[in-house]
Amino acid sequence: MRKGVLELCVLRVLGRGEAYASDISEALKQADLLVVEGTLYPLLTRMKNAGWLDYRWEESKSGPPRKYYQLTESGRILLDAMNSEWTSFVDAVNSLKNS
Amino acid sequence: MRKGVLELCVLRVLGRGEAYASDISEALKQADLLVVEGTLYPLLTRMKNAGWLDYRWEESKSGPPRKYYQLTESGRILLDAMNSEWTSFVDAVNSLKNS
DNA sequence: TTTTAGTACTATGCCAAACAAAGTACCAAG
DNA sequence: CTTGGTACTTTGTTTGGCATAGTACTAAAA
Repeated sequence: MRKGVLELCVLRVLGRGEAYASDISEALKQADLLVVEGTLYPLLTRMKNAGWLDYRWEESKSGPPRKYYQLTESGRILLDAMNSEWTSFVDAVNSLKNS
Repeated sequence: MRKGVLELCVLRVLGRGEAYASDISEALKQADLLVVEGTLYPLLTRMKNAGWLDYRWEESKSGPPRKYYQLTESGRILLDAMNSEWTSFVDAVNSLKNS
C-alpha cells in the first residue's frame, strides 16, 4: 500500500535535469507539496545509496559546496515504473468514490 | 505531506454503508488495493477511537460475531475534507510530471 | 580581523503507520 | 470432541517523515 510518493516527486523533479536539495525543495513548494530538510536530505541519501541517483559537487559563491543530483539509468527506469504505478494507484482510489 | 490515503479508502467504502473488516478488505481488493489484517484492524480501531467510526456487534451464523462499522457525523465531515485534499494532492503530484 | 548571518549538508533520535506473525475465540461439520 | 473456517486481538519489527542539533563554508558587518 505504501507508495513512496515523495520518491516519485523527487524522481520527477530530477527527470527535468540535475538539481540540488534546495532546487528540489523549491520545485515541490511550487507544486504545493511541502517537504522539510529533515525529510529531504535523508531521502536523497537513501535514493543515492539505492543507486537511483548520483551527484557531483559544485562550488557555490554564496556558501558551502552543493551536491547536484542526477538520475542514474536505474533511476530513470524506476521513474517510468513509478509513473505507471502512480496512475494505477490514483485510479484505484478514485474508483472507490462512488457506488 | 502525509496523506493518510488508506484512511480515505476506508472512509469511502463506509460512505456506501456499514461494513465489517472483511467487507472492507474485499472492497479494497476489488479496487486493486491490497490491505492485510495487521493493517486494517488496528486502523479501524484508531479511527473508532478518533470518533470517525462507530460499530455494532452482529452475530454470524458462520463464526464469531462481527463488528459492523458505520461513519459517524464527524467521519462524514472528515470524508468530505479528505476528498478535496486528495484531489489537490493528486493534482500537485501530477503537475510535476512535465516541464 | 573577528563576529554575525545565511546557506548547505550531516547526524541523531522520536513517533506513528504498515505490516508480519502468532494467538484467542466463536461456530459448524464431521 | 476434534477439525477447519471465520473474525478479531496482540505483539513486535521496519520504515518514512520529521524535529533538533550540529558542522562547515561564504560573505558582509562591526
